[in-house]
Amino acid sequence: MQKMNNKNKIFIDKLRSSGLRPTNQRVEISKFLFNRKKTFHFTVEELKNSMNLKRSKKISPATFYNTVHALKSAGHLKEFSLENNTSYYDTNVTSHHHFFDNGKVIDIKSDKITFQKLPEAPKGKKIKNVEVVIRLENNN
Amino acid sequence: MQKMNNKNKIFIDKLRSSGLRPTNQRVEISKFLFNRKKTFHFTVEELKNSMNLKRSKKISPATFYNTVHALKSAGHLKEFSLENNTSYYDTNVTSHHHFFDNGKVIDIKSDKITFQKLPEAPKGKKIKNVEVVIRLENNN
DNA sequence: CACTTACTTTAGAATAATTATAAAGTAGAT
DNA sequence: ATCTACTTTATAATTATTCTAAAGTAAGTG
Repeated sequence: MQKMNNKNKIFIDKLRSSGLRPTNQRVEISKFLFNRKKTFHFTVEELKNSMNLKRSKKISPATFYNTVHALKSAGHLKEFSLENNTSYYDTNVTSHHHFFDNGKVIDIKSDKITFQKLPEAPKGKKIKNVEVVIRLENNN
Repeated sequence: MQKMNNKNKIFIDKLRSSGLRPTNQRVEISKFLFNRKKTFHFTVEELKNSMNLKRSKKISPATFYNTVHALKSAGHLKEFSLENNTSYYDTNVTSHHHFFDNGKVIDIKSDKITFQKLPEAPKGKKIKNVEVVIRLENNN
């Protein structure tokens, strides 16, 4: 039974609005993800490893996957892909773009990129979102 | 031993320039990929299935993976990712962008998107490429 | 507060995509 | 024609993820 203190209310609310009961495991995951100043980029694998490292009683992989998926479906996390075939998630769900620098991800604020020209959607379709990835390499 | 006729020269050249000997399997893969008018988007899984479907003697998965990777490293294929954790490849290696429409990929010619503003690369880094993905959804 | 039930967690099995291994086959130089 | 390094293939191994079913828990009801 989760202590319903104010400290955790915001994290519990994210779970409830994702259709999830605030179990202990989920509240801990939610806190780990959202109780930080900076945007957090992660794979489920990384999340699982870094949280379980410090725990005697491990949270199971399935719980990480379930929780992250529900949070994503509810719009509390953003999913994106790199070339290495794992899903990345981003706690910054506002519209924004990314630098990719050898596997490292850096946010680009939405207003840093503006378009002069964009194509129209094919007929019957409309644009859901526009995502820009700027790949970096080392200077000479 | 591959017959070195003109018909296959262009496909054999792509293999050689990727550091690959033009074996029968590889020449067939190269032809399948590049002997077409339109850009081709595929996953290795799809390539393997569609080529092997018509064959009595199947080409092994490893050969598909090896060949596609070498062609990609040599710049004859472009790799990109969707959310579903498989690598997609594109026979159009010129700089261009994509519509993603429920798993379907459509090329956007480079000149259809131009930028008014782009961020600078962090210090010590430079921009390797800029890739735009426009996600589509159905109208109303 | 005790009860009940539907939702959860978990270990472990299952699946899917990809990579590694090592034995048998082949390209291409000599 | 021979030789050797590169290839192919079947198979096993790996990695990321999902499924399954049994044991546990949240939270509504009386």
